[in-house]
Amino acid sequence: MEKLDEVSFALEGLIGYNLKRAYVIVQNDYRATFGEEGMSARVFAALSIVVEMPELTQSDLSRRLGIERSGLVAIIDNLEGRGYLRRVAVPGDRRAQALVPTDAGKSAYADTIAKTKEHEAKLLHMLSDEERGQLLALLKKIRVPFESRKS
Amino acid sequence: MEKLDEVSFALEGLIGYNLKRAYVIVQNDYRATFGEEGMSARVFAALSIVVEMPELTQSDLSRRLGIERSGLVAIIDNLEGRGYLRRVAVPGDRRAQALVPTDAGKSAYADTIAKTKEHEAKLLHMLSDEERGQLLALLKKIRVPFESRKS
DNA sequence: TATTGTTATACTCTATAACTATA
DNA sequence: TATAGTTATAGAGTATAACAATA
Repeated sequence: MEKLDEVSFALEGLIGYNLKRAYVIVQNDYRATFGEEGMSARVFAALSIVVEMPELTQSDLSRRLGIERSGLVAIIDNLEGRGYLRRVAVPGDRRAQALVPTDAGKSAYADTIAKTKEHEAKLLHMLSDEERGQLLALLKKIRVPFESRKS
Repeated sequence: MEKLDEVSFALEGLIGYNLKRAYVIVQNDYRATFGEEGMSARVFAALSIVVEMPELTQSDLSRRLGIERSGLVAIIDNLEGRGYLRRVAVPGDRRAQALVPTDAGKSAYADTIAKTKEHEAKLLHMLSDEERGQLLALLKKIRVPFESRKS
């Protein structure tokens, strides 16, 4: 016999449903941590990639983030408004603009990533280090086949 | 030394970022599977709980789903419009309405859960049965402390 | 006073389509 | 023809605030 409260509820057996619920918990903690003034998770993700891989164009970045070019415009406007990056002309192609992090951007990235890791560790205290590693590995395993590097 | 392409990219080490990316992949597959006419994931989640725990009130259900009562109204309207449930007066409390699944609702639930499991298995073929079980267990472990049953 | 269901409203995130300037 | 960045627009999904009816 299966445990009534878990297995007989088929919804609870779906990965999608559990992914969503867990994602909402982590997302809410992120927002609570950084508040209104802080960067949203998607803005921070964009800044991270710009810092980690400078000189990407907006099209490159939108592909890496898995969103449309049009949706990226507001994100880049936000980061430029904060003084975290600049749109810089690309020598070979006058259509494109490279995204170059400023010193303030690099510093904000370093601060935010540290703070996020710290809060994530506190939030996910119910998981051991090994379990967090397992979870990360499993999530990446899902992602990889869908992010075959085109760029 | 750490592997350059993984560990040096701090963003990739965040559980929140990986949760989001994996969630989007599964969510997109769900939508592609059921299309425009089909129930959205949140509508299906609501129907699932109504079928699995009949006679819940809307307030009960909104707590179980982790959303506001106001947001549930459109979801219940949708399900009632499809003929999958009815709002039924509760004998003891004239403010509340119990959510009772119809036969069509029960049948739609059974069909949809089966189809979802099937598509999830196909989508997540890169994970072994054991890994899928691990992932499910880890995600639930995150959820549990935040869903201390109040109702 | 508190709760239930509801409406009105606003905000975030995202997608599609169309435009311009380049290639 | 195709691509880069942009704008306009629309649609989910969600939250907050207020309300009437009832507890």
